Amino acid sequence: MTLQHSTAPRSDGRPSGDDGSSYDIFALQQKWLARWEAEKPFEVDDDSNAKPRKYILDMFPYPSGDLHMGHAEAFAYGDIVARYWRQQGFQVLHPIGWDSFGLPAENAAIKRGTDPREWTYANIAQQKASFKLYGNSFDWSRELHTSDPEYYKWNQWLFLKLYEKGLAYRKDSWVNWDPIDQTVLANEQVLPDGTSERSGAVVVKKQLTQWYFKITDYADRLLDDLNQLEGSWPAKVIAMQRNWIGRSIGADVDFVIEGHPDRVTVFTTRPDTLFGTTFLVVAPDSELAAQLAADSTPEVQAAFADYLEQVQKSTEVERQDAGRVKTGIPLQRTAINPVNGERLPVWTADYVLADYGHGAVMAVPAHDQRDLDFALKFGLPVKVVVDTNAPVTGAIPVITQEMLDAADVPGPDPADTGVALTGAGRMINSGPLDGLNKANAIQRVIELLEAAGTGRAAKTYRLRDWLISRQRYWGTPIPILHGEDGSLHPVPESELPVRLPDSAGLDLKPKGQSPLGAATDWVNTTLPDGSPARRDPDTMDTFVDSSWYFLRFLDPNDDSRAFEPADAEKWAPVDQYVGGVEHAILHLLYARFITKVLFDLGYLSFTEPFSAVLNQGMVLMDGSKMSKSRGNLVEFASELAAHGADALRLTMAFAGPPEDDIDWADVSPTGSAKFLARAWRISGEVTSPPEVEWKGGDASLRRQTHRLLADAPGLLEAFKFNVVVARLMELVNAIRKAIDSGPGAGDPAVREAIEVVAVLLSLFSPYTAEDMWERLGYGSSVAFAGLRKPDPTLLVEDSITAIVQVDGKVRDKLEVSPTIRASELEKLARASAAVARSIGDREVVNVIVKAPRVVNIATKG
RNA sequence: GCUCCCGUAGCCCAAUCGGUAGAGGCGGGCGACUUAAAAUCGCCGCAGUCUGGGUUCGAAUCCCAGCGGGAGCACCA
Repeated sequence: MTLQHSTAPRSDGRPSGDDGSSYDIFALQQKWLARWEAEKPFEVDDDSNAKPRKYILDMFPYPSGDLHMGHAEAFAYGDIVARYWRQQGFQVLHPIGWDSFGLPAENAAIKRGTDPREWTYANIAQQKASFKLYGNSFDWSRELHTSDPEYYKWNQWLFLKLYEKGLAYRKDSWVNWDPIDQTVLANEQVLPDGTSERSGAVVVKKQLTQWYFKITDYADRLLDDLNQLEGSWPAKVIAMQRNWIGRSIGADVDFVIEGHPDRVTVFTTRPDTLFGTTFLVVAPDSELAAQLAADSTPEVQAAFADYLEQVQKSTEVERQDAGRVKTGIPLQRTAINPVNGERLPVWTADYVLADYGHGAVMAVPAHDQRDLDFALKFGLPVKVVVDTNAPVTGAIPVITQEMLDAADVPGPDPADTGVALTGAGRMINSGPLDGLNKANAIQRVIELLEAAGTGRAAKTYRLRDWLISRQRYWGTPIPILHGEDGSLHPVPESELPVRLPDSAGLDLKPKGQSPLGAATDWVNTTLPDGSPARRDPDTMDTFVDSSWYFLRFLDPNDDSRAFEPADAEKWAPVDQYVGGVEHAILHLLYARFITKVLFDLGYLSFTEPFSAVLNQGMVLMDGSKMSKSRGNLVEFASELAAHGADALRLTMAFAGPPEDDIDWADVSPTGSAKFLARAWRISGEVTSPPEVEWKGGDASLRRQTHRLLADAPGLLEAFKFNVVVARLMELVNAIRKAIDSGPGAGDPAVREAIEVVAVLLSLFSPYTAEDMWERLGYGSSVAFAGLRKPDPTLLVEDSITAIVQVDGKVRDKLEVSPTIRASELEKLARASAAVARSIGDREVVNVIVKAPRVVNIATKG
């Protein structure tokens, strides 16, 4: 299809002669790119303390081909921020690298019968060239690739550190299995509809022994520390993380099951309703259900086997459909309620999840909708223990007998209405809890349980441990040896890295087992005592790679340690992190977790990796996500070829707030290019020399320039790039006018204004800005010219327009001094004929004066 | 179903504290330059802030309700 904006002229059409009067972005790109390549202006020196430091980081990309419009947006914003802080006199660390392990490379390799390395590193070369052309001010000397042994060696080191701390462990459990990619997935990688975020396959459950990182040990800290990030992280991301961790507060209650050796513990957030429990439900895919069924009657054993099979066949999608009819079977076992000795039937049903809480619940149908649905379906009893009609307020902890009598109106019976009573009320039918309100009943019942040793206060989390094993080739080998007796032996640090074997001769096709297991020479090894052993054949989830890479940038070539704590002290945490909201949970949570682990291990002095996060929106086309199949794909390469890097970057900045989506059909890269040409042209028209004294310049133009100098930092730090661009356009319009019909091109104010334009424009459109700076007579780079402080004397206005309102409607405007006193302003307002006319013969009842802007006269009658 | 965010001109978007609704761009119209066109330069704001209430001297801004759009969560005990 024809791209809507691909017809931009390459120049203004004039012959691009030697007079330098024609703006040709492509010539500028060539010219300045060569200069940056030679001079490497953006490499930073760790040892220099001459300037304060900032660490501005873009989420490093996966090398999937070439850059796309989404990259163009995100990396434009990151670069604007980095260049801004340079102009503010900071030494800015702005590195880039490649998240280069992962499935697409492996899948491409399988398809073409080549090595994943080839595909990966060819893509990197292409994207790297695009980044350079796009004008990103990266410190290329720190480039890293997670797929290099020099990098993944330290993944292995990190794994060993977690292993030593007991934070990396093996567990046999039901895992999410992706039948297309033939590998396991972390919970976080399964979409809410039960499909794989990567392959789109419907994820199934499979039982495997896998490596986990014990992120649940950090659940409280990961949750509580979010408070510190409030205001500097997107509220949405914080909310998503809170939700994901999902802490619930309640109690564990132990039930005895007749004929079962162990007590069965359930978690509940409503221990106050314990007296209303009428049955127990255990998850069908739990160990407990299997045991209870096995010890039951043959009929139950058979029914259970059928039910379990049926449950496991159902997809996550079906299972999570909230509206679906409940299923389950009785296990013919009896539990004893610890507080009142009531005998309760035990059921198994798939509305109870095996891996949340203890995989079992106490069912209180009167006060829980799910339990009620189940009870009504299977004819189980419903016992009301909270009178939700009772007049209970938080201020009255205990209800008197009089109140009980007065308010004893039976509420709607959930068994009749089908609606559970989940609201607050006062306890009834609950022995020692009767009359208490919810909070007090919870407190009391926990005391009773603790005294009896049958329960305790407890917290549960939605967050699960992080499954890191992957049965694929293109990842970091797990540095563990398995002895013949099944013993585990970490590879000594001195023997790292455990390198990936050559893929030649290995069948990388997914078959449910790691291809590394077939690399005989690689997998078979010996323990230090000479006995035979096998290497762990799995590789790590690539989110391990990205959970600490921001630390590796501090010195990616250091082969003696992952990073130098002293460097981390200098640069980290990251001052501004920029990237997509698609990483709101996975990547950011894992990076926060690893940071806290490294803090606990004494390697870091901070506990949060990213002080501030900016999420860019998406780039859409015609209202929807771009995709080849939709036919609305806008190619980065063709946009770059049509408009040039500067216009593209400027368009991204000008399109609107960075976190909003950009519809490419709504924006105009040609408009951006036109503006750049206009600004650039002015830089060649200035006739005053660089050393000209500003002071004699046109006062009104100077005021406008200095107003922009005053406003720009606040706007930029609030990411209002679009407003800054608008202000630059405004100033360029004013300069144009000053040259054509004002004081002329030789006025010092014209030079001052266009210099400020060049410096600010360098954040957005670096090629054009560099060339403007050169045309203005400077030999050094505009990237480091510095943003001047505004002259305060130029920020005060000579006069200001005050408005006079009568009953809220503007009736007159007065030119007054900005320092006018309220009484003086009121006098002027009352003297206005227009005001007097509009007051007429009504009575003035109130006069509000907000000097110097507003007078409002309120009348009556 | 629950929670959060957003509705300003034909379109994308501005509007520090509640104080003149319009900065900027796109589109459109008119004009200058030109033999003509392109490019360039100049001029023109076309809506009263989704709707209905409320608070206030004063509301795009704060509160309530509704409508429309988007996002997140959703059998988590």
